[in-house]
Amino acid sequence: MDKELSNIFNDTGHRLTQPRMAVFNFIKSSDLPLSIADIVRLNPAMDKVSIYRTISLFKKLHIVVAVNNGWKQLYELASPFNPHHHHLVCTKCGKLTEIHSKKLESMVEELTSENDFHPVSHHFEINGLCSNCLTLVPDLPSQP
Amino acid sequence: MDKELSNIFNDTGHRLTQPRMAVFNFIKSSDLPLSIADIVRLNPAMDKVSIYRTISLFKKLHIVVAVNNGWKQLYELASPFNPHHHHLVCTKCGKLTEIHSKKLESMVEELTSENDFHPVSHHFEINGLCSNCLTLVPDLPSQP
DNA sequence: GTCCGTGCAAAGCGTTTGCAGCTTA
DNA sequence: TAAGCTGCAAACGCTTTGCACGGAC
Repeated sequence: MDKELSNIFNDTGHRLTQPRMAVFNFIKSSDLPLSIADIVRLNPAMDKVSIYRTISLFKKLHIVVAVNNGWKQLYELASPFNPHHHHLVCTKCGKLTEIHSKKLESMVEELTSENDFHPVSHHFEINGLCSNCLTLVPDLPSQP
Repeated sequence: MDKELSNIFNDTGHRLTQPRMAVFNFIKSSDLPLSIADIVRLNPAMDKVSIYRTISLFKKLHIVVAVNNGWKQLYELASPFNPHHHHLVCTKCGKLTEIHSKKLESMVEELTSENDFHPVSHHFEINGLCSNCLTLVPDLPSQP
């Protein structure tokens, strides 16, 4: 797994430095997607600028992918390190639930071939209330 | 249609002012979703701050919805003014193609009920190459 | 030893806030 | 007329850029 990481760096002519490793491990160890602000805040030893540059490189090398949770961008490990999936986002407590749906993935194929379009990536996200928050709310707006 | 707009304002205790009307009509007349920067740039008579405040109000009143085209947020009219849909986004030329898929909408129902989640809104977007750009590109990355 | 990468400082932008004057209902 | 809205100025915070030093290969 980390072998795979160093390969990516070697193959693309980049150096696997300590700060880059640290950011990778930090994201890997989190069970939630993280914002850049999170990573900066929780890694005070590392310069903010280096974190920006690292994330930007990781995006380019497809080591991480951006998950947008409505208002901001969060990052999590990408495909070789973390299988492709989507999220249910609770707008009240912020809880993220992973969705793994083959049917959704095949729908991407369907929709793109219908439109003569070559898909490279896709994003899908459902916002609403998780089961826990649902019980705490008196009236339920719904407009999916 | 504009009747409906003034109703929304009346019912929620807001005033339908000239600048708000102008922003509404501007978005309505566009056949593409617009960024705030677009709206600011193309409406030099209106103050930038007022445009921010107007868009923010429109979002709150569900007059517009945000479409994220990968890196930035774009806005287009929401449901009563423009039926719900999603987009194929060409990452080369920026072209947006609307997708109207009942199957996708029912999948939202399915995925949320499976997870005991109450959906409020959802976002879906496919990035890739449109048929036109496809013919111009020698090699084709694909990772849906 | 040579580049690439890092850290620091500072600039750059998009977005938000405060306030006085104007507009709308 | 009274409340809400607009425009201007300025603050704010996230992100990017420039540059010299330090570390990886």
